[in-house]
Amino acid sequence: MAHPAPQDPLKDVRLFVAEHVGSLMEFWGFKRVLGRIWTVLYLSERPLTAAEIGRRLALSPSAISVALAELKRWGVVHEAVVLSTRTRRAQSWRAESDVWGMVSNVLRQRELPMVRRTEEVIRTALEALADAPQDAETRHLRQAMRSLLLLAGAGRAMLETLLSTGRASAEALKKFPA
Amino acid sequence: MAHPAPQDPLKDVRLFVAEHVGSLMEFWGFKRVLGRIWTVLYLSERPLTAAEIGRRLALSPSAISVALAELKRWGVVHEAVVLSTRTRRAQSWRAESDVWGMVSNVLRQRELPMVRRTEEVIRTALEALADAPQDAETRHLRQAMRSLLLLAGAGRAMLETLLSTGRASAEALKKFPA
DNA sequence: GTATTGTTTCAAAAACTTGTGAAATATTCA
DNA sequence: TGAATATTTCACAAGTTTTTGAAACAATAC
Repeated sequence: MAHPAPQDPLKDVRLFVAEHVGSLMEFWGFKRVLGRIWTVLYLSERPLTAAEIGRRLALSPSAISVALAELKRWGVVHEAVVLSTRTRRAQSWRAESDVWGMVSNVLRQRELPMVRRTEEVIRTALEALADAPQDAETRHLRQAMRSLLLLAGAGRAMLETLLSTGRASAEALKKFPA
Repeated sequence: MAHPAPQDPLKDVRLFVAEHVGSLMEFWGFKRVLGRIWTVLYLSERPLTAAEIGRRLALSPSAISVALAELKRWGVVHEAVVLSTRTRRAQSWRAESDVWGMVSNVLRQRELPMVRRTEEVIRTALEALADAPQDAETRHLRQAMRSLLLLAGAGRAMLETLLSTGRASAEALKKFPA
């Protein structure tokens, strides 16, 4: 999969996949390491301790600690109930596997606020233009910003529909510019 | 909008909006400056030269040059026909405004390949496991990777449907893990 | 209670990204 | 063609993000 002599295929395979999911997640605006950790947990038969994760991904305890805290905030990993059978006292972690749950969570908590903020920004900008002179330039600017506002509204509606019904249509977007 | 004395409201408003669209675009995985430039062009009544853009956004000619090249590659800005009426010899630029066109372009050229690459990676990983021992750990790993493969497939199907019909449903995602 | 191991915090190092300035190249006008 | 201006390229500087290592803190076993 990678280096000269792949002596442990399982390990290699897990890292290979984790690395790629890491890229995917980075692409979606998360830190690469979050995707790597989620994947290692998802691919593991049993919950792993922070130390085990660190060993598999060659990361320091502090890096793991920070990353796990963030993953937990997103509800993407969970603390596993500790099977206290003689086990040392280590917390262990498992991956959430409800993908739509995780995705919709992020859409709700991160993308939706962002679209709303966009509408807000454009409204503020339009207001700031309230007593600007009525020349062609201002008229054009106002018109363009009204278009952007409609666009942001269409985007928000699309997201909200997707979140509540699980379906979305790009029709409104296609009509832009209105 | 911003600083102590906003002496030119138009300028301020444009920068304010451009700044925010910049953040949006950054969020979607593009460089912030690409969003800022597109916005300044979109809000402008007429095409602008690189120098004018640079002046408005306080960017060096080299930064503008690089950014415009990238925007052009994405089909998000166009070289305006030069109204050669005594005009100096400067290229000028206008913003594409077909938003769905731009979005679907990016989905097709960037996100779709990424999902396909994901399927490919997981398939390769599964193959690499072909002659691994048949213990519980391997079985679990294989099973988990098959799930991820289905997930990636569902994602790809969703994207492809969205691109060809303008509609998408998260149903398949909701069924995960299969 | 104390020793041991695990976890968190945080300042600073390392890695990475983005923007600049200078030089090279290209274009326009006369 | 040559002068003037515009554009591109690229090494490096500035800024940002991510990871680390040390120390503080917490939890458990004995």
